Amino acid sequence: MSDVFDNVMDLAKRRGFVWPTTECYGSVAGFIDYGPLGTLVKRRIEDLWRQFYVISEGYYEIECPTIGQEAMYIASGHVKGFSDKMCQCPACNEYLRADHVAEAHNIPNAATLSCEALAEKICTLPCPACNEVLGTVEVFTFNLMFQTTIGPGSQRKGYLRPETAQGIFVDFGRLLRFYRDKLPFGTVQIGRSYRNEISPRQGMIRLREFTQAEAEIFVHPDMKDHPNFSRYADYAFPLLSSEQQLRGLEAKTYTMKEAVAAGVIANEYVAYYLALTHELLVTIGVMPSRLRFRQHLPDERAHYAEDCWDAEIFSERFGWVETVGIADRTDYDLKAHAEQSGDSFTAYIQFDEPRREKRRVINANMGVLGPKYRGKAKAISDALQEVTPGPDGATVIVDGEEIFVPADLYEVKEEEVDVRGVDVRPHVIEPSYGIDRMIYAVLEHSYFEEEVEGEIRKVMRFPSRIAPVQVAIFPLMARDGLDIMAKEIARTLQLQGILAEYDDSGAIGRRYRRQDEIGTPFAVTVDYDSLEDQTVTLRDRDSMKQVRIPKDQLADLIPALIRGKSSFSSLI
RNA sequence: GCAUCGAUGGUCUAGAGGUAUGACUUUGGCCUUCCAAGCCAAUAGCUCGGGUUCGAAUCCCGAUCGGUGCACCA
Repeated sequence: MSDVFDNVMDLAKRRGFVWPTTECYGSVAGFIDYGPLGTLVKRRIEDLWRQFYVISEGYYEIECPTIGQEAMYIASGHVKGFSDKMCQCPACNEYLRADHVAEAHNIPNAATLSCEALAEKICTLPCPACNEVLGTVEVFTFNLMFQTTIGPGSQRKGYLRPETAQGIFVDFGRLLRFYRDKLPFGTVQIGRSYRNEISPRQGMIRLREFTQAEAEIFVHPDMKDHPNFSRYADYAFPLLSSEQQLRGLEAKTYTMKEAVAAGVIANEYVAYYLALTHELLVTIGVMPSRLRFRQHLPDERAHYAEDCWDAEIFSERFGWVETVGIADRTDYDLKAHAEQSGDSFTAYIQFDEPRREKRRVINANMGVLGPKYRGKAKAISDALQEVTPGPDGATVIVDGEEIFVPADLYEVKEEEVDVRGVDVRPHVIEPSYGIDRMIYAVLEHSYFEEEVEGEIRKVMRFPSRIAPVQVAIFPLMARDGLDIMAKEIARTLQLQGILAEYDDSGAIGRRYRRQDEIGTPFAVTVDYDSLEDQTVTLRDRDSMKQVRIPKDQLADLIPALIRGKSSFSSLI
């Protein structure tokens, strides 16, 4: 049975969009090559993404290493949480999630048990695949991160990053200073991430090496109103909220303003990026009718996330595919890195007006305290600041030891101070895009077959900003100077940064069809009239209509058409 | 990973033990004044590794990749 997926992937391979990697040695599941045209499409989509996030939003892009040291991924939770406890059934060789087996038989918190403890618990249970009692099995952890070593001698563990986000989080301090100590600010990264999927399938939908475009937007935890919310306040599209899902209902269309007011979306920031994502996906060629935003159900959401939505794109083959995740991750990540690293990961936010606050200060009498407690004196003095002293003295805990400090060894003062600001740990709003999935969706949604005079015409209806080849230049015949004029036109456009492809091989109709199949939006043909009156025909891919225009207008017209500043229909 | 089905030029395909058929595409030539026209020629293939056999695309075993179901999918 051949469906759109087969047709699209066949075209993708033949025409150089995407193909399996290292075919001569046998491909490896989960890895793909982008061919010449696919690489162009990918770059164009990434650049459009930058247009939205870097240029429009002002969230500058950074690049971090794809290999990260262990500490970073201990903090992020990937070393622990990104691994599954697995075992292999001795009877049928099936790999099983050991914690799932246990939980299915009402053993609580199975995921938190050690491997040995878990092995003990499940030895009496039946294998869910073959029903044989598992008996003595070894439970092992399978971590989805690719592991490597840094430097010779294997001293330091390194991991290939499973997401680009952590690189941004750990740079928080420097980024904050770059943005001159003000919230909110955002930083983005586009790059490869790696996950050693147990069984990747579905073509380019689940890859072991894939490209993510992530934005991390650091906002004040109490100020989740987006400064430019009005831009999308009236932007409307269907939302499949968790409540609708739980009640078994369909998606409902809201404006962003309504959705925030009704509490469907947690805050303006999340709503703003849902809308921006909708606009971006439609701009790159995703059909609005096959795009929906689904809210994570309470049990599906990461425990720290305040709200989380997926942009899902409908594929004829795969159904609804999660392509973009938009989450309010709260301060989870920054807090985790603060605890692991000892750095503060906070921003000092000044108040508009200094606030006069009463503060109690405890001044230790170091002249007495020092000789009495010796090495511990400094720690005791610090600890005193944190406790409420009793009438006779204060009890502090230093290195686990309880020490009673008599009241005559310190002086308690109430003083009024100007408090000019406060350290806050920002919350993170994270839109995270799977670029490869977006590209697949665009390929599938752009693919059309139509009958033209008894022949099937295959055409990729890419938006012109995404199309790999932007214009094709043909001489009607490759002689009589037509070819020379066509090459000159191609050259002129190329010097403007337009990818113009010259082609003089075969009948003109065949050349049009070739360009249709790779989605080239426009074709310019030089004919015998061109030599007389310096006009050429401009042909539109989608309507196949032609219009005659002066050759000298091409240099302005073609870029305008490709950037959507002008439309072909306005020329007719 | 388990089960199952499949894999022949770039694409589709014939081929059931004797060195691979045809079409499309591509390239070159002829022809051709706007949507895959025609003619001539050329390029190009049995997924990989073992085994059986004088001889394997074909039979057997294994691997790889792909489809489907299950499992997995922070």
